[in-house]
Amino acid sequence: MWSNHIKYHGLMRTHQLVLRWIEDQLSGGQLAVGGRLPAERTLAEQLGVSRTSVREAIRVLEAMGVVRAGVGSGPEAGTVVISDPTAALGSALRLHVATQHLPVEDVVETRVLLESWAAARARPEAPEVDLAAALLDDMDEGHGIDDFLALDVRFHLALADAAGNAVVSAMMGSLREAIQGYAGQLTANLPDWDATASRLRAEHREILAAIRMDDGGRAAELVAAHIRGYYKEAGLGPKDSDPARLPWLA
Amino acid sequence: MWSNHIKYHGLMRTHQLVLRWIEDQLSGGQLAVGGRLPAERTLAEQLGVSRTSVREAIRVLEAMGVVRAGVGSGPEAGTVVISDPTAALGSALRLHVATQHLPVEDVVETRVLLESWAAARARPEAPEVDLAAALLDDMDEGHGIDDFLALDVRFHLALADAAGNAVVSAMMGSLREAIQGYAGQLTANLPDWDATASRLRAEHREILAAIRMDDGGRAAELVAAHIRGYYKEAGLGPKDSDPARLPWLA
DNA sequence: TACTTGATGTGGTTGGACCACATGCCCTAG
DNA sequence: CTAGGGCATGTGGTCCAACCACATCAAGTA
Repeated sequence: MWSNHIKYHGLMRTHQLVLRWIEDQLSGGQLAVGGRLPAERTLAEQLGVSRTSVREAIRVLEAMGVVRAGVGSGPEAGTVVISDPTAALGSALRLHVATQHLPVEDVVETRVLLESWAAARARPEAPEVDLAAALLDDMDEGHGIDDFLALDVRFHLALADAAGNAVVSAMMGSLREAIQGYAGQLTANLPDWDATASRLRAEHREILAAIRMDDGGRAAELVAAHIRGYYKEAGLGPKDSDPARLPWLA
Repeated sequence: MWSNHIKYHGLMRTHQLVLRWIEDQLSGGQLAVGGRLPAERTLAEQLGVSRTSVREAIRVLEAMGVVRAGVGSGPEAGTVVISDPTAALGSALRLHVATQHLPVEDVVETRVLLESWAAARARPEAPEVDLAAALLDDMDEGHGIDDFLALDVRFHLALADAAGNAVVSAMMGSLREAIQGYAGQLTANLPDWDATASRLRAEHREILAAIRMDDGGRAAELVAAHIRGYYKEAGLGPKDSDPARLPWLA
């Protein structure tokens, strides 16, 4: 009989070995979302490595949004497989923005790209469109700035989801998360919040109407103008605003 | 005098505290790309935590492509700040593809989106375009499949870089990395590799010519057809091939 | 001068210990 | 027989001390 012990892994660090083992379990289907990893001590013994190395691997997976560790006992405890790509991409982008190697302008421009694509592709009958409409109705009620912005985030994410592409949805969410702190500062620069909120609501209604009429091209244009307009009003100069360089839009 | 020791962090796990400290150093400019973190033992003492927790934090940063750890002594040793967003996004996407929560079709379609956008936006005089041309010339020489594919990857990445958006470049690279293993299997499905390679070369030349003529719309169309065609020939059915749903392209 | 050799400092790995926490069983008091 | 408290169990979270492998550099040696 053979054992799970893997030795002679000279080129690979131990925690990467654990990482590979878990990834193989995922790819092979032995481990799926909702499933639970063996206990750290058990896994360490099975693979013939120290618990420390197992823990380092789990930390990485946790940062990637692949697992969630919970202490104690019962259904909420243990290390369980989840799937939250947005968290992983978001924190990665945030860190690299912090190192100044990802300009905020590029993040905003990428958001314009993805979100206008999603708006163009969204089907009028998608349930996410109805969710967006409901959120839009909520925004009409007299909310504070924070509440409004929270609803705004959910509105835009709902539109992105309506396109039915999980990768685009995840990237959209992560871009939003990466510049969330930045966006908060920008809001303080706005001269008249009530007027801005009013305008944003009106633009949201136009976007939704375009999607409902299945006019993807117009929806994409409106979304691009909507996002660029907000950041421009808040004082973030676009890296390249020459419309002649945007031939992929209508 | 106060110390760097941070205690009473009841809600946060210790390695997250270290993570936050390092991220603050990055945001504040005390740490920049090329700089080196304090030694693990030193950092542990400064923050009043165990070396284990410091190492877990560094593992996460390493997985995010923010630092690189090197043993030994000298300039290559120690934990140094780098910036490789592609690695972070790539492994994250790969893992989530493994959990089947990110369909390969969505990854391919997102690649079409980003890459056609980049082709539309690329300036003819960008140096990356010259690099792409040089790579294209290399591909003409009689290479094996693996060499050809390696050059192909670099060609596409060069085109993406020519758009001048770091976020799009990083995402492009990560998408490519995430489905790299998948693409390798697909290649085996091709009926006639030499014919395919010949076609790919011709399409590459057309794309490059369109960019050189500053015809962004045509370049975007060609790129989209190029990518979709390859995966289709290899047997990957697109999730949605209705051209009427793609109004953002010319 | 050229080479060997050891000191130094880095990350890599391990085993063991202890803690906080959440569950669920079992025993006891009513 | 039931309701309650309290302990046994198993989980991740943290820390410590030690050792290894590796790369450099300086001191000593031929």
